[in-house]
Amino acid sequence: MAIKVFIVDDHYMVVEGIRSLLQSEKGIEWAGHAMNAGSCMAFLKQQQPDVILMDINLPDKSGIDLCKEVKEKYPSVYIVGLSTFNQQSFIQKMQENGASGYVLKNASQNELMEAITTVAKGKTYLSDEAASSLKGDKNAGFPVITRREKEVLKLIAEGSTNNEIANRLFISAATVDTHRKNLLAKLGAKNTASLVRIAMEHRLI
Amino acid sequence: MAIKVFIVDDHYMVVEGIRSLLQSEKGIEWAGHAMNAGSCMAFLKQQQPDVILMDINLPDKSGIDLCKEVKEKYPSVYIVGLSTFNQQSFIQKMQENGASGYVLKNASQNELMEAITTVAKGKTYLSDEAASSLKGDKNAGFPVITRREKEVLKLIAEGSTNNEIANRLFISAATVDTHRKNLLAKLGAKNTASLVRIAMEHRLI
DNA sequence: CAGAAAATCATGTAAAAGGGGGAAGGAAGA
DNA sequence: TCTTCCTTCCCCCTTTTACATGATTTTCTG
Repeated sequence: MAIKVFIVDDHYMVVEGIRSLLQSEKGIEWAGHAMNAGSCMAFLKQQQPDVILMDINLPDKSGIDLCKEVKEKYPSVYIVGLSTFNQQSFIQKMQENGASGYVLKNASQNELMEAITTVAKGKTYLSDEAASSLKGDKNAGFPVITRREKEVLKLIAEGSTNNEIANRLFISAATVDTHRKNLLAKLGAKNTASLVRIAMEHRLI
Repeated sequence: MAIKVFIVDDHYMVVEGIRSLLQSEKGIEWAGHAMNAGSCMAFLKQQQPDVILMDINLPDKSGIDLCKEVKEKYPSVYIVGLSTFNQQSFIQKMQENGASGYVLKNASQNELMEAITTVAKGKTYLSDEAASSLKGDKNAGFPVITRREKEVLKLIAEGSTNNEIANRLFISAATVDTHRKNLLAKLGAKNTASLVRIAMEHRLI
């Protein structure tokens, strides 16, 4: 029986690319595609594919969130994350939210097929590069930023001072300072400027 | 006579998508593709297409720089910028570097064809969204950041202090401070943190 | 429940950035 | 040529961040 594949990606050319790649494959049935999270959920109300190839960056919602939502309502659907970035934090979050695989958009046809068939069996597939960036490498052991730290981080990047952040979060400026220090240490930043840069490079903001 | 189209994009699926879109078009001849700037230049030594569809983000070099290089060596080749981002600064820079068009990756087949045929005639094509973001809108009037300011900006984002920057650029710390102040004013940033964020959002870094 | 982790707060000094102003030489273009 | 813009430099004062050190309370988790 053919594997029904659905795609969520707002880039027409990517959708076309995947479609043409899968067209020639016999074990694959094209279920359709959605350009955003909303129409993806709408489609799933009508029918459920076996595998969803899901872009991480969508216009209305992040693929990370959509992944969680889909898995909560339709646990039997397997999800493969699709991204141009080999970002360890993305891969990890997708997996935490129930994704079974992660493939880069520069993946070959073989790799894509292997990903689809593997996750359709209920197994996990990570592209070589994604897997290696999860293991050793420089990306490994990326520090864990807590919820509160992330809140502070965002406000810092918006240009708020410790006092302003303190007022907005209803905590003392001293506490904000502590969070700030911890952020600097965790991300290995020298000062606020590099902190913001590093945070943005790792898409924490 | 068919328009020879060449593609530079490191995302296999995008290349496939465009290829499948253009396959059915009669006036188009597929010249090939390159996954990075290096092999693009290597290809051009052998033969020159009429139009190059060029991704803005390449692994070895930015499309902006590659665009300039190509136009310097092969002025007769028309270039269409290709990006997932509708970033005014990108569009502008590509045009400054000799690009004849700019198309988003979520563009339709019609739009892509129109872009190719238009630039092949030596005219300029901007996708609707790209054009509108160049005109009015909030993006308009984006401040001009000078060469020196950009240098300082990069060092700031790397975490250098005014003194460190001064030493590296062989200028006085007072001068660095002036550049810093001008950057804050031009980008409308409240402090260093928001300066770095805004700069990164506009891909100045 | 107990230990770990996270979040909270404080005090103090040193370093850096922010904000105001002013000034002068040089390159590029109208 | 004259004007505009870029780059360079300086002073003064305030605010904010950086770094060190220590401590309490809350929350999560095995």
